Amino acid sequence: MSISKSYRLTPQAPYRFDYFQKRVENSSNSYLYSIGENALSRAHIIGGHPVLVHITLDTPSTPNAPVIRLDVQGAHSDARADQAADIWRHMLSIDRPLLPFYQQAATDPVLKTITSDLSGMHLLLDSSPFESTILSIIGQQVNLTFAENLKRSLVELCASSIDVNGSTHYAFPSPEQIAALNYEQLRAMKFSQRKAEYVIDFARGVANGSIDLHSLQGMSNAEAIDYLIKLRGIGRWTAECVLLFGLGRPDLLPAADIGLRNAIQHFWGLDHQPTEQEVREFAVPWRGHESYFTYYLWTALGLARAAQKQQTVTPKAKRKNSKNMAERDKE
DNA sequence: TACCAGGATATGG
DNA sequence: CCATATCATGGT
Repeated sequence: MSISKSYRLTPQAPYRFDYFQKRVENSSNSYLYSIGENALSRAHIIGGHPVLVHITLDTPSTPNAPVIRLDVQGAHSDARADQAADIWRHMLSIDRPLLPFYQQAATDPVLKTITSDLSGMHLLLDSSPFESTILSIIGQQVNLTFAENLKRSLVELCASSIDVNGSTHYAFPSPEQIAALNYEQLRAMKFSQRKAEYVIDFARGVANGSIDLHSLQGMSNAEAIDYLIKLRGIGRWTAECVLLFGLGRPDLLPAADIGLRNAIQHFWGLDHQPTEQEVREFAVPWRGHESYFTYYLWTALGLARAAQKQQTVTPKAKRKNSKNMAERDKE
């Protein structure tokens, strides 16, 4: 007893769907997605059951009149299909026009160039604060390749899946599914003891109601960060990741983030890596769109580094390095 | 072989 | 509040 339902989304231009695809391809969560021609798909658990969502850009030739079709398959009710659609509205930042951000960026020549080069790039967010927190905890301290192995292991260990046309789509596990694991299972997947405890204990807290992620919605950034960092395994960096990628806060400044500091040094030609305090002073004109400036600077630095590498690398070694070049994007 | 990787926590000054 | 040790594993 399941239904299919379609939605039509018309975000404001400019809107570059291909940037989402690139980001998915290069992210450490790419195993959760399938990528097609102007299309993405992914499974989600809704009301305890997996549903499949296809996202298609219906108007690839007219980025000034973007229309995105969303097809939900396997939902057990109309309302649950709507829930899946809402998740994707959030993930694709559909309701966040870029033009106000671009107007703000136009006052600085460096930012104006960067935003022009990446015009139409929206933020790709995580599907929920829970998913965002689990992925961020796993990403702490370890390199991106290893982090991806850990994330995939967790998903394959306990997630629900749907088989469509011979391919398996995993839905990111629910709090209950992760809560039911024991530390030894994750230790066997190369998690450290601590990381296994952080992940499972957090999921158990969410599952038993002692951690209320819904309450984050009504909090200010400072309140939400204060709430999150009281939880074991969540420090400031992780909390900021959750606000930016999980809650989709537009005005979050991860001032201590090494990637942001490197980007500021690079694009403004500073002779030293700016301190956290210097980043805050630097970002005063970004007020209201700090997340967007940060996201664009991360991306632009990744592209600049990739281009630099390509120049210095011999043609023979190019192919070997092409994967690393693609991996530089933040998340 | 060291050292690092998009950290977090506990402990001592 | 700041500095340091510890965690644990894979990549380079």
